[in-house]
Amino acid sequence: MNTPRPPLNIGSVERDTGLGKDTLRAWERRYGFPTPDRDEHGERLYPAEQVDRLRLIKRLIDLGYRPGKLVGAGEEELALLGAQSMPVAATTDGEEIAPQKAAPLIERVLGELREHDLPALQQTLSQALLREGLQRFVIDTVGPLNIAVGEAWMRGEIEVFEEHLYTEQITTLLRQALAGLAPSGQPPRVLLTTVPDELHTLGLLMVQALLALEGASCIPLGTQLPLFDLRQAAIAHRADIVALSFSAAFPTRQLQPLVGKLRELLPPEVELWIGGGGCTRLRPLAGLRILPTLEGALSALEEWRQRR
Amino acid sequence: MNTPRPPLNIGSVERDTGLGKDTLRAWERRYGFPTPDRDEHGERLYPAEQVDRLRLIKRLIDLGYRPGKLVGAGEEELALLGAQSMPVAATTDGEEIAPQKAAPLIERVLGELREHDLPALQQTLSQALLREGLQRFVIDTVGPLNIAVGEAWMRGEIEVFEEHLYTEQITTLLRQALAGLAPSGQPPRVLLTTVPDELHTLGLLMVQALLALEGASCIPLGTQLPLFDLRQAAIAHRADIVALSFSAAFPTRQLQPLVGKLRELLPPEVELWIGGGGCTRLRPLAGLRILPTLEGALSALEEWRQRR
DNA sequence: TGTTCATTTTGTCCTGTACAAAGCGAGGTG
DNA sequence: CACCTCGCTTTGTACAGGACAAAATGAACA
Repeated sequence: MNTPRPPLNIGSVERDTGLGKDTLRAWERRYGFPTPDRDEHGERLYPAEQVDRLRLIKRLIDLGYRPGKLVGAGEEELALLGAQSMPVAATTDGEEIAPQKAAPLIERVLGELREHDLPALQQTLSQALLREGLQRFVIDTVGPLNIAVGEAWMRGEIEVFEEHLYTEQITTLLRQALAGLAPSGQPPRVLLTTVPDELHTLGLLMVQALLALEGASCIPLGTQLPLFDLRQAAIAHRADIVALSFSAAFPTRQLQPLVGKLRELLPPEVELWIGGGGCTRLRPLAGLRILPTLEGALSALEEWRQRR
Repeated sequence: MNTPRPPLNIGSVERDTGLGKDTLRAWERRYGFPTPDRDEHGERLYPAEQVDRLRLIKRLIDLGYRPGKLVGAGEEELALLGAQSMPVAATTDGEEIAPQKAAPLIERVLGELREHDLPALQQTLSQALLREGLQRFVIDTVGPLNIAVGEAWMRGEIEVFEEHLYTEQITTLLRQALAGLAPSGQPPRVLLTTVPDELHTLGLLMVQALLALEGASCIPLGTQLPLFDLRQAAIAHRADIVALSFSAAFPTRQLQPLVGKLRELLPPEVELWIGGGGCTRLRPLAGLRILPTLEGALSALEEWRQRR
């Protein structure tokens, strides 16, 4: 049953973990981890277990931990993951203190994921959607579910492919709901996308659902739109708002300059809204609206409308 | 109107073009292109026009041209793009010789894209879907449309963001159609996904539509599933078939070894089907089914059923 | 017309070095 | 005691230049 997993070269590890080649080599030099073998030609070969650990470390770093502590240490990370509350939690206010409202549903979804019961999962989710309505479903259920699934993975309770299955089902469900909404044609016109290297589709879809439900005209442009093309798109579609999503995994290094550059690029009358797990690391900036929570998007929309 | 576009550093260029840092530096060394400026600290700054050209070169390489010819040369690429027929065209047989059957529709779609008329585009596409039926729509319309849109971009007739808009609309439409299909519960059970670094969602969705329409049980796992997790998923879901999609952009270098490794990893009774623009570069292999065309997926399904 | 072999092309990996921006903590000030 | 400033440490990313193997090409040959 348990095929010995083949080791990966540095390029594959970069793709699998999201850690750059340079970073991987730097960690090895500085912290003594990872410790890849070498093939006959002197190239690094990372054992699968070390790649697993790298993936975990990456997620913990995205949560706010420092590499020096994680990469150097051994096994006491296990303690850290048990403590699921991330140090970043105290961001703005204590607004995210109601995570276990949907606790029974969460347990049910996790169970169905572990059992690979796709029909049951689909039914559970669409029942929840119908029961709660799209807005409450997105805010109260999908949000906490996403977090719970991520944490369950970190605790080793579910596998990567089960997480993928979850994401895919939510995506399908949201797109289906979205398709049922007739285009309103009303303002504001909102452009939704992500920048290159950012694949955080789900968050974007959640925002789109909320905004479309309130009658905004959403223009989804998929993911990974280069900055300057985003400017062109905003002008061409006469957008009132450009909404971007950054996952927590987006490199902090590039976040601030990138958003600054984009703000300069966009016409000043176009608003720029940023959401997703990565946006808490952003410093305030004129003409920039930071939306750490989903409710934030709704109130931002309301404000926009009052302003007109 | 025309803001001077800011130059990009090497990391941004990597993300925007898909060309690795090492490759970018190697081209500069070998072919004398690109010729980035340097910032005050000696780091490369690529002018936006050179990034455009790099994007174009990348697409032409994906089509089968050699870097040495493209990167070294200057401006006569313009001639090449005019000749839209790629050298790889003569792959298996002359089966792809009916591209302009949908010509009027293609022109209409391109026009609506250029005018950013989202409602019209949506209507055109869903009318076509209803008129032709899902199967013919996917095979006869979406396939050629994808090619036409890509070529129009290369000719400079449409912008990147217009291409993104197109992709997004097709995705929405296909997912919507797919949602309308009740799960059949019938064999075969097909796992659909892509490997890390491969984002070619659309092709996967097209195959899913065709297979689901014929009553197969499709289990979509999104994109970028690591190899070993794919194995686990296949076992957990008791899959009969694993279907992967590779775009033409996938690095040839890694394609063959990766597929070989995967074939070893998967249980022998699970079939492995590979489709997408990248699969023509694959050499045949035992237990591997290469599907260069969409029709191929259908006949493969039929064969599978007869075998049982 | 098709197959084999030598040569060129090309992407990727290596080592070792360097530096700036972000994070952290000490110390001073209201 | 809270808050701000400043210097030190951490950390990601960039550079050069060399190396090599797999893929593509074209020439020689059957």
